[in-house]
Amino acid sequence: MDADQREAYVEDVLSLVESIPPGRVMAYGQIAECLERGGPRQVGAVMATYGSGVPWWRVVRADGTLPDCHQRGALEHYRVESTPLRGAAAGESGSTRVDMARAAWQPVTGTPGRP
DNA sequence: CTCTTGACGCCGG
DNA sequence: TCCGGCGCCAAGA
Repeated sequence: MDADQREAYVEDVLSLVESIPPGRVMAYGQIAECLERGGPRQVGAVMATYGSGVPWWRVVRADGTLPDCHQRGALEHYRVESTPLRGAAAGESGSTRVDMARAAWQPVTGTPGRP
Protein backbone atom coordinates (compact mmCIF):
# COMPACT_ATOMS: atom_id res chain seq x y z
CA MET A 1 0.00 0.00 0.00
CA ASP A 2 1.34 3.38 -1.00
CA ALA A 3 1.17 6.32 1.35
CA ASP A 4 -1.60 7.92 -0.72
CA GLN A 5 -3.77 4.81 -0.57
CA ARG A 6 -3.32 4.53 3.19
CA GLU A 7 -4.26 8.17 3.60
CA ALA A 8 -7.41 7.70 1.52
CA TYR A 9 -8.29 4.59 3.51
CA VAL A 10 -7.82 6.48 6.75
CA GLU A 11 -10.06 9.28 5.51
CA ASP A 12 -12.77 6.80 4.55
CA VAL A 13 -12.63 5.03 7.91
CA LEU A 14 -12.78 8.27 9.91
CA SER A 15 -15.58 9.58 7.72
CA LEU A 16 -17.62 6.42 8.20
CA VAL A 17 -17.08 6.45 11.97
CA GLU A 18 -18.22 10.07 12.15
CA SER A 19 -21.35 9.12 10.20
CA ILE A 20 -22.42 6.77 13.01
CA PRO A 21 -25.33 8.44 14.85
CA PRO A 22 -25.44 8.65 18.67
CA GLY A 23 -26.79 5.56 20.40
CA ARG A 24 -25.50 3.34 17.59
CA VAL A 25 -22.26 1.44 17.07
CA MET A 26 -20.34 -0.33 14.33
CA ALA A 27 -17.97 -3.29 14.50
CA TYR A 28 -14.45 -3.17 13.05
CA GLY A 29 -15.23 -5.99 10.67
CA GLN A 30 -18.38 -4.22 9.51
CA ILE A 31 -16.49 -1.05 8.74
CA ALA A 32 -13.90 -3.03 6.80
CA GLU A 33 -16.63 -4.84 4.93
CA CYS A 34 -18.45 -1.61 4.12
CA LEU A 35 -15.25 -0.07 2.75
CA GLU A 36 -14.43 -3.35 0.99
CA ARG A 37 -10.80 -2.77 1.86
CA GLY A 38 -8.26 -4.25 4.22
CA GLY A 39 -9.66 -6.07 7.23
CA PRO A 40 -10.77 -5.64 10.82
CA ARG A 41 -7.19 -5.31 11.98
CA GLN A 42 -6.50 -2.54 9.50
CA VAL A 43 -9.47 -0.58 10.77
CA GLY A 44 -8.18 -1.07 14.29
CA ALA A 45 -4.75 0.13 13.30
CA VAL A 46 -6.23 3.25 11.69
CA MET A 47 -8.34 3.97 14.77
CA ALA A 48 -5.36 3.51 17.05
CA THR A 49 -3.43 6.13 15.10
CA TYR A 50 -6.04 8.67 13.98
CA GLY A 51 -9.03 7.68 16.10
CA SER A 52 -8.39 10.54 18.52
CA GLY A 53 -10.45 12.92 16.33
CA VAL A 54 -13.56 10.75 15.89
CA PRO A 55 -16.25 9.17 18.14
CA TRP A 56 -14.11 6.06 18.73
CA TRP A 57 -16.47 4.80 21.46
CA ARG A 58 -19.06 4.05 18.72
CA VAL A 59 -16.66 1.47 17.30
CA VAL A 60 -16.75 -1.89 19.09
CA ARG A 61 -15.98 -5.54 18.45
CA ALA A 62 -18.32 -7.80 16.46
CA ASP A 63 -19.50 -9.39 19.72
CA GLY A 64 -20.34 -6.03 21.22
CA THR A 65 -17.52 -6.25 23.73
CA LEU A 66 -15.31 -3.21 24.13
CA PRO A 67 -11.59 -3.11 23.37
CA ASP A 68 -9.48 -3.35 26.52
CA CYS A 69 -8.32 0.27 26.23
CA HIS A 70 -11.75 1.84 25.86
CA GLN A 71 -13.96 0.34 28.52
CA ARG A 72 -13.49 3.29 30.86
CA GLY A 73 -14.40 6.31 28.69
CA ALA A 74 -16.84 4.49 26.40
CA LEU A 75 -19.23 3.56 29.20
CA GLU A 76 -19.71 7.24 30.06
CA HIS A 77 -20.61 8.10 26.47
CA TYR A 78 -22.97 5.13 26.20
CA ARG A 79 -24.82 6.29 29.28
CA VAL A 80 -25.23 9.79 27.82
CA GLU A 81 -26.21 8.57 24.33
CA SER A 82 -28.54 5.91 25.71
CA THR A 83 -26.77 3.17 23.79
CA PRO A 84 -28.44 -0.24 24.33
CA LEU A 85 -26.22 -2.20 26.68
CA ARG A 86 -26.12 -5.78 27.93
CA GLY A 87 -24.60 -7.09 31.13
CA ALA A 88 -23.93 -5.47 34.48
CA ALA A 89 -24.49 -1.90 33.19
CA ALA A 90 -27.93 -2.93 31.92
CA GLY A 91 -28.79 -4.70 35.15
CA GLU A 92 -28.25 -8.09 33.52
CA SER A 93 -25.71 -10.76 34.36
CA GLY A 94 -22.38 -10.96 32.64
CA SER A 95 -19.73 -8.46 31.55
CA THR A 96 -20.74 -5.06 30.23
CA ARG A 97 -21.14 -5.07 26.46
CA VAL A 98 -23.07 -3.31 23.73
CA ASP A 99 -26.30 -4.91 22.52
CA MET A 100 -25.30 -5.31 18.88
CA ALA A 101 -28.75 -6.65 17.92
CA ARG A 102 -30.21 -3.20 18.65
CA ALA A 103 -27.22 -0.86 18.43
CA ALA A 104 -25.69 -2.13 15.18
CA TRP A 105 -25.73 0.62 12.57
CA GLN A 106 -25.42 0.38 8.79
CA PRO A 107 -25.13 3.52 6.63
CA VAL A 108 -27.64 3.77 3.74
CA THR A 109 -29.48 0.66 4.91
CA GLY A 110 -30.45 2.62 7.97
CA THR A 111 -31.48 0.61 10.97
CA PRO A 112 -32.03 -3.07 10.11
CA GLY A 113 -32.93 -4.47 13.48
CA ARG A 114 -34.78 -2.18 15.91
CA PRO A 115 -38.39 -2.76 16.77
C1' DC B 1 13.43 -9.72 2.35
C1' DT B 2 11.72 -11.99 6.85
C1' DC B 3 9.81 -11.79 11.44
C1' DT B 4 6.84 -9.77 14.91
C1' DT B 5 2.83 -7.25 16.37
C1' DG B 6 -1.90 -5.41 16.69
C1' DA B 7 -8.39 -0.56 19.25
C1' DC B 8 -10.05 -7.99 15.30
C1' DG B 9 -13.18 -12.30 14.05
C1' DC B 10 -14.72 -16.94 14.32
C1' DC B 11 -14.78 -21.87 15.94
C1' DG B 12 -14.27 -25.28 19.48
C1' DG B 13 -14.04 -26.93 24.43
C1' DT C 1 -21.34 -17.97 29.39
C1' DC C 2 -16.26 -17.70 29.68
C1' DC C 3 -11.42 -19.00 27.95
C1' DG C 4 -8.11 -20.23 24.45
C1' DG C 5 -6.28 -20.92 19.89
C1' DC C 6 -5.91 -20.13 14.88
C1' DG C 7 -6.53 -17.20 10.83
C1' DC C 8 -6.24 -12.48 8.20
C1' DC C 9 -4.08 -7.99 6.40
C1' DA C 10 -0.72 -4.58 6.58
C1' DA C 11 2.77 -1.77 8.83
C1' DG C 12 7.14 -1.37 11.30
C1' DA C 13 11.74 -3.12 12.91
